[in-house]
Amino acid sequence: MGRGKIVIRRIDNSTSRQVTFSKRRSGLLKKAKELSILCDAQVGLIIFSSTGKLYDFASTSMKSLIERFNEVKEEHSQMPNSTSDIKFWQSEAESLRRQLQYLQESYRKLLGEQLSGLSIVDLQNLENQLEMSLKSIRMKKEQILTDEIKELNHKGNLMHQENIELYKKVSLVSQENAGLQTKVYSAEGTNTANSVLHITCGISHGYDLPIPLNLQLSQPQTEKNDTRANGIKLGLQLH
Amino acid sequence: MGRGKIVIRRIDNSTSRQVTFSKRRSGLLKKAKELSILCDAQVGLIIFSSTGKLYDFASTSMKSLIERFNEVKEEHSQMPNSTSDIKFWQSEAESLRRQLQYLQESYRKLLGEQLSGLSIVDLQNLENQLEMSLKSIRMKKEQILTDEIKELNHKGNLMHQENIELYKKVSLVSQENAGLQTKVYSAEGTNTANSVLHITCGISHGYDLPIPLNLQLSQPQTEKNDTRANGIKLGLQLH
DNA sequence: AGCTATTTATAAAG
DNA sequence: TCTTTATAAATAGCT
Repeated sequence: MGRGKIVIRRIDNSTSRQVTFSKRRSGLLKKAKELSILCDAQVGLIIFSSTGKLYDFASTSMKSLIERFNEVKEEHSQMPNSTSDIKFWQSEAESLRRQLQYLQESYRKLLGEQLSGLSIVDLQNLENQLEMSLKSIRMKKEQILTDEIKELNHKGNLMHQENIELYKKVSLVSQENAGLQTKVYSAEGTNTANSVLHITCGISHGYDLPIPLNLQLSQPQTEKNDTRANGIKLGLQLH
Repeated sequence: MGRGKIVIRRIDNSTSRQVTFSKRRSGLLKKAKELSILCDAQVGLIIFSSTGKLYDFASTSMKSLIERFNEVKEEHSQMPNSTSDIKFWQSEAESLRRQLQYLQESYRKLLGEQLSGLSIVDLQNLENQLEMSLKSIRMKKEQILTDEIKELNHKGNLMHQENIELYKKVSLVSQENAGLQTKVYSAEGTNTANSVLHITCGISHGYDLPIPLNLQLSQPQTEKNDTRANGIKLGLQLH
């Protein structure tokens, strides 16, 4: 309902955010009042601007509204306790809230959002910082890939060694076999010849075994990383 | 905003009161949500229908909103303080602390620090994000510079115009002067000739004046930005 | 703070 | 309640 359509997302420009806040706040307060009158409803509205200023409306008294709200929302018990503890935790929370807000602003700047109000120098600093970030990230990527390749090469070598050993064993057993077969044939055995022949065949086919072994390579690292990936997805939501 | 205009007074017909309540309630909730998102405000809305049903919206937690509301609204007698309040603030602080930590980690990743544990895919996402950030930052920079250039050109044109006007005036006055001198010489005046000559010299040297004027250009913007710079220095300290 | 062109919300009716 | 439609209100973008 304006000159142009807008999407509902945080307004980046602080001035227009301020203006919109002012306009919509009064609209909201008006409508809250209207609803309470038109429909005989109890309405309470609390608005804190981003600068901490309070605006509110309550059709009756906010206190009774809040009490009724709490009644419905929860059956909570109230044991007496000291004020100073509460004050401590309140200020703790307040301080944390402030830190969080500050960090959010810095974070948004790194994301290239909320840039209005920055000077050329600020923007240049941001740009330099981001380029340094990119540099370390690319180095890290390269390092991971290099490590993986090294690891693969290592495994490959080990398997190559294993293959060589296996080849040796195979030829050894084959020779042994050949010897046994000669003995069997020269002894003209009737039943045993069959079973020995079986074994011989099994081993000679075994020459193919080393190749399928390669399929099991790599991949354990990939799995580990995918599990972690959920935790650090880039699109962090700043409420 | 409907087929007809209405006056804001209790709707007598209970059915249409119900209907209106339903429509306006959702509208109000929607607008409350929009305000909180658009303007980064903390908004809390509590609605009790005349039949006692509760509808509410809170941009953060209603509890924290109410606490904050009470804090601002009244420095009232806090005798009936409770364990639940302390627990509330403790958990509030805890939650904030967690948010802060999470944000810090994300922030550090954007800075290219603390990259261990990230997979290639994560790193690639980070890299893409940073490149997008750089893009917006560079666009912003370009825009600022373009604006400044436009501004300078504008000023330049204005001064050029002014110069032309001045030149015209100078030649006009010079001619006038020449005329006067002629008159003076032909009249062979003794004292007055001196002073007129003085004035003539002053004006003829005036041709140089427009050039020094240029020195006052630009710079007001730079000053404004430098003042702001302290607030958003890049090297944010994460304690 | 105003001013409008537009978008939204919603009153009335089905 | 849900949809539709005509109209009243709200408000985004400017000045």
